[in-house]
Amino acid sequence: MAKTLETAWEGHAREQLRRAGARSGGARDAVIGYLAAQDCCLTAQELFDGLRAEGRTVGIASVYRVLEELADLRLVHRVDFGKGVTRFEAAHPGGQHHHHLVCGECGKVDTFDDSALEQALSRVAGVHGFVLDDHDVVLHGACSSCRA
Amino acid sequence: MAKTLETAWEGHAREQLRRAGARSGGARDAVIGYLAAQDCCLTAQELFDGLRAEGRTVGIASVYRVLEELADLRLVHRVDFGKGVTRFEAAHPGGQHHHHLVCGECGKVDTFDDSALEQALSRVAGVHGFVLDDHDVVLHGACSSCRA
DNA sequence: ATACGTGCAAAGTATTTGCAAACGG
DNA sequence: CCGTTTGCAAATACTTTGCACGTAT
Repeated sequence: MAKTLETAWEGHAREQLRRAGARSGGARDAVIGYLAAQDCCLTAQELFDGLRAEGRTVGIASVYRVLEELADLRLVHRVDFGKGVTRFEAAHPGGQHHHHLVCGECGKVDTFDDSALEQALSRVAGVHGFVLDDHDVVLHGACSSCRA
Repeated sequence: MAKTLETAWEGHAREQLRRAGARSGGARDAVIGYLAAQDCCLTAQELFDGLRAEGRTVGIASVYRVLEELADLRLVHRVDFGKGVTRFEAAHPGGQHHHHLVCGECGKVDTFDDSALEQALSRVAGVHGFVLDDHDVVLHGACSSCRA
């Protein structure tokens, strides 16, 4: 199921890019393929290292360029973990998205999705006259294993 | 009222530092005083420029050092605005805190505080076995003026 | 006196940009 | 062909570190 979702994202992303008039180039294809195979967010460097490990000779600059392009088209989501750490992940169409819980000890990242949270956020935006575009929610704490 | 709150923070911060065994030095005093006078978050650079404009010859390194020290003591809060922008603001004691709404057009920043949101966050953390330490919530969108 | 705090300059990171070559349509 | 995309290297931005000197206690 996760697999099909990822694959669906890959097709969707390529479709959107084509529609946006982008050509299909090696680096972009590689980045999209790699992102589609992930189940959670990763850094630009991890993406770069992963592609290199697969034998693709991409440049780190291309990784950043593609990520920015995808983020502009809302095909990937930038997740800011604080302390200068930025991670990227595939943004699934249809508004379905999740947020992150990060363990400060072991670095474990859990994801969650909560409708009460989303409702509270829309309400707040409405009260302030903002049209919500995007939102970042990151919880920092200690996971159960690390507290033991 | 905001004024008294800020002043209260300043005293609290100095008290906590003293208790933590810190000596009182020029740069630290300056940073605390400047932060106490702000009503919203600002970047390390803005803080540095502000102090220089006041004639204080602080080093940018000291600004960062003091901010980190204060953040470790939970006297200031690091707010990640995404795109590599990190801002800092006084963290008021007693758990009272707010979050931010950022307009992508004009850069205006609004703050809010919502109990349903906080509840949702604690609940989520509990369900995942995390002991919450801190959380970042930043909403990006377009403010009412910019949509006009 | 002595350990802590500070400013400056240098070193690190993370990310972006300039550019000529490669490539897709 | 011609404009887009790419890899590399250089540039930029932000933050941290090394160090000698000043300062509080």
